[in-house]
Amino acid sequence: MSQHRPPGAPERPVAVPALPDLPEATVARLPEYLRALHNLAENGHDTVSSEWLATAAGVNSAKLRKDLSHLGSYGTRGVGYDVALLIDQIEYVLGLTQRRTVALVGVGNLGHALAGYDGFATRGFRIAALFDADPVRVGEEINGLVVRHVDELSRVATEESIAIGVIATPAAAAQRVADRLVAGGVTSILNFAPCVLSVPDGVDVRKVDLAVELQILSFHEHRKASLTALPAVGEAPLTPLPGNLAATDPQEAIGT
Amino acid sequence: MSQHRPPGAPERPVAVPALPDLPEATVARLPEYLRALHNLAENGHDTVSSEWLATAAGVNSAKLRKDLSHLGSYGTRGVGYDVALLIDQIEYVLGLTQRRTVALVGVGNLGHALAGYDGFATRGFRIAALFDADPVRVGEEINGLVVRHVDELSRVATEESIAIGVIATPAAAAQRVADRLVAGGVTSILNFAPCVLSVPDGVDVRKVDLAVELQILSFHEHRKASLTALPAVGEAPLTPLPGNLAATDPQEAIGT
DNA sequence: CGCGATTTGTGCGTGTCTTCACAAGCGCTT
DNA sequence: AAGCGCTTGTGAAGACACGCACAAATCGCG
Repeated sequence: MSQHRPPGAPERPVAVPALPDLPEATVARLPEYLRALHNLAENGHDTVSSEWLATAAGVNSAKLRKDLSHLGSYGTRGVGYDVALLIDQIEYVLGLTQRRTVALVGVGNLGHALAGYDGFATRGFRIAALFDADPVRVGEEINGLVVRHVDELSRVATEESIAIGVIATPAAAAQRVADRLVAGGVTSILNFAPCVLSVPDGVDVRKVDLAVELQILSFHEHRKASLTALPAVGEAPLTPLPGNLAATDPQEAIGT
Repeated sequence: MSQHRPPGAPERPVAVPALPDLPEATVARLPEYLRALHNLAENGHDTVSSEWLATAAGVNSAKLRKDLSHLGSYGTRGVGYDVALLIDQIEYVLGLTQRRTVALVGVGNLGHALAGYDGFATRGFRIAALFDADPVRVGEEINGLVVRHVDELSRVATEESIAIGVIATPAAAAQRVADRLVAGGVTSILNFAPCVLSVPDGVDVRKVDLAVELQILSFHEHRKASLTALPAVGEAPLTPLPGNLAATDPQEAIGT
């Protein structure tokens, strides 16, 4: 329990002894708040109002207050939130007070980039091992880590107490990698492969599919285009669309 | 409905003339269904039941049926859904019947990987231009595309009718890039930079933050650890955790 | 010491999402 | 042609999330 409270509150014992169970939507927003708070702290602010923080995080202030209220009452009415205290609380709740070790499987195109992504290290995660199935890649050194063969995955995961496994392999290999991660005791997986993983209860999987994001955007593009093509709706384009962006274009205004 | 069947249309009618406005949650799942359907089609299946497809997509079958019902009635009771027809419908709704052009800004660590990611091309997106602010990188050729300077962004975006902008720059540069994309007429942005973008109404932004995903997983790790530390809950580990996977990690098992 | 300005924390109405359960519909078999 | 099994599509209920609006609490100032 790193919770050093140097000058702070000797009154208050350990602040958050029990882990409250937060709504999932709240959990997903806490990292965003945390990032905004770190920015504030770097700029010398020591308190912040919900309004300010909400704007910085891109959410409604009422939502932010409700989210933070789930952690406990760490604000001061009439003043705002203590930035440093709030950072501590959120980091504690998110389990970031201890550095978690990450194993990255698949050092292809994407995996290579992830291995070099410093956003992980700067936010409390340490990539502890790299794996790949391709013998050509095994032995390669990336960012000071040697790529191991995926056959060693389970053993190494156990030995190194890997907390989180990141799968950046082709879809065809992802399930087997997941199985090995689970066999190695890993209970959290971040999956970049475009496929559904089946894992036993108690193992959390989050999926990031880059193409899916584009497809969602594509839908909105499609919808927006079909709206501008039907001027019936009371939706006038605010900005004068550049050029002759065909209003009633059969192929949806791509023609130009 | 406007069911205007253009002379070109063969047997199969164009089916969905008007774009239904779908729940956002449904839109987010459609790409997953689509991927599962393509897998089925490759394996020779021509019909599929909601149960099967739901399993393949990792969702509840009732949810899947309700999602698909928003597109219209394209299933056959007692039989299931026609795979090819459903693919067509989903692709149409998602606006994938036309290839959308993508501009990628920031060819650093992550951007480089995205530029080479074939998952975009295989799913109907074409990366049409690369940009970076670093003069050293400008002129470099990646995957057959020459990196241009970000100053050209607005102009090129307009000229090439870029539909989607992908931001893979450091956070500090992201807002300015977004502004330039908007100025170039781009109305959909996929943001990998860890910051909030402010854009005018009518512009859609989706954010992917790799570190946030890890932090969410970290929370669940933390919660799971605090649960195993309190055996009061009726939650017994199903699988005998392999080896000496520190069940009572001193740093994690708070109370004990 | 009291008052007003300010900001948090939250009760509550509203809307969205999820899930269950079942009627309606389809094809196959007899 | 009628019955039967199977699957879709959907009404309804529950769960969850959101945002308003306001009471409660705190600070600063006269």
